[in-house]
Amino acid sequence: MTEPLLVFPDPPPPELVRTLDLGGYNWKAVGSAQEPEGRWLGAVVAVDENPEDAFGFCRVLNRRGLDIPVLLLISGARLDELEMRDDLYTDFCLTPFHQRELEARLAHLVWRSGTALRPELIEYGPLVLNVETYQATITGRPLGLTYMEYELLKFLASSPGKVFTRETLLSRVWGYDYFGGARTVDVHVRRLRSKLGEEHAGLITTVRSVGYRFGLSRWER
Amino acid sequence: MTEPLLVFPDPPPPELVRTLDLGGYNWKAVGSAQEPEGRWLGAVVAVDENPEDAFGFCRVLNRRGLDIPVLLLISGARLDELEMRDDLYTDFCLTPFHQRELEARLAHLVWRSGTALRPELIEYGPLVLNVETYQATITGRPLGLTYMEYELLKFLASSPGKVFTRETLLSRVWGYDYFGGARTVDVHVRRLRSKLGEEHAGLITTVRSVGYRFGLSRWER
DNA sequence: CCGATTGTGAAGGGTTTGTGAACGCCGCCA
DNA sequence: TGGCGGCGTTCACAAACCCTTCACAATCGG
Repeated sequence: MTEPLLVFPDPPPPELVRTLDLGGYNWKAVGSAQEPEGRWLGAVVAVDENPEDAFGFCRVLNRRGLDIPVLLLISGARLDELEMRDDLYTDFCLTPFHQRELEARLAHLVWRSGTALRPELIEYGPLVLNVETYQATITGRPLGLTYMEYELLKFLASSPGKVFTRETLLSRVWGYDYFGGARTVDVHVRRLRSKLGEEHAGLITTVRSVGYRFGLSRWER
Repeated sequence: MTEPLLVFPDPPPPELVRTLDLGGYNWKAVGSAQEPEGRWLGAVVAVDENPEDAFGFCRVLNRRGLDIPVLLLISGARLDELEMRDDLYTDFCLTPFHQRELEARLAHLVWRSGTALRPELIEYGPLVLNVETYQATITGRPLGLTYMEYELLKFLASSPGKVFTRETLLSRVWGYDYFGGARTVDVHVRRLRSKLGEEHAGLITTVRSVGYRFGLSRWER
């Protein structure tokens, strides 16, 4: 499943809903500029209903550094309002729109976001590791990992389902020349599970007498 | 006078000419994809008359590295032809077009090329770096940075969220041949934070055992 | 029920970073 | 020419952080 489109307002105009659904888009409508955390393919903002809020919403979107492409739906009568607001949108489509035109603009918007330099990510289900920013989130919630915790989780999550012995982990994560007790791994796993939260602690499973494994927890229990 | 718009074909459709002239644009029509040398604000390509040549023209534009934004004029009946050609255009306008819509799209196209070609300002939230005057302000207040402080902040702010090691910063900001202690970076970061003020000192975050990161600090803890 | 293995909480200590200050270089100006 | 101030760098020390270890409890397998 691809990342969702952010849609404003909630509920969106029915014609928009129809086009989005026919196009097979994964989308989510929001009514205010609260934190739309996570990753988004782009945003579709219907301006006409409440221009103030709509532009406010756009303003919030580009305040977070994550340049999400924004497609405005706006009536021809309001075109003047786009002046001096170039930074708030990527493209616009006049209302009432032709289905085909909106489809084409949506496709182009999505293409844009696909080619835009996207961060190098390691993803597994709700877990996202951003290698560039050294940040880890689960369902959008930052985990606040320490260095070793991050490195360990990154290594494990790079090979979901694979079991690693403590010795392997020590040599691959801590370094080939590392000299220390194997129980160190246990403690780090423990803290990782704790920070992942009760719900996701099972992402790291213990394989008794062998080591630890990340992911595929559904096959267990 | 500003740089001209490139227009295809020659002669262009009369409605297009009218809009361009009314908008006060400096433009030049060309009939083939020969060398459109020099700097261009963007290109307007009327597709309908001769789609083959029009797309060929776009392809040539794209081939030169100078990404010139391209606005297509295309009839709704030809919308399908845009599929798989995302890389050839920046925006499109359906024909027959409303003058106001084309004006708005042109303005947005020009704005794009203006901000893309010369990022004289680097902005991140309340922080503004003026690359030309070497001045930095936060919420309008001048920071009074020294040369190295400015260079360091500029480099960090150019990649919000990304973590840089001290070694990377030394080689990228101080110079590849720089020979000095890594703690120099710490001291400069400290002075930057100090000048940013208590409220914004968190714009630069420390990633323990790795380095420093600018921005996106809200996502932490 | 026993031994082996793993989870848990806490404490120590080593590493990393923050901080204040001093040094030295360089250009400016009297 | 000599003093002076700005600036980049370095150093020493303090503070914070978190990695590691240990002891003990819990769990698992046989």
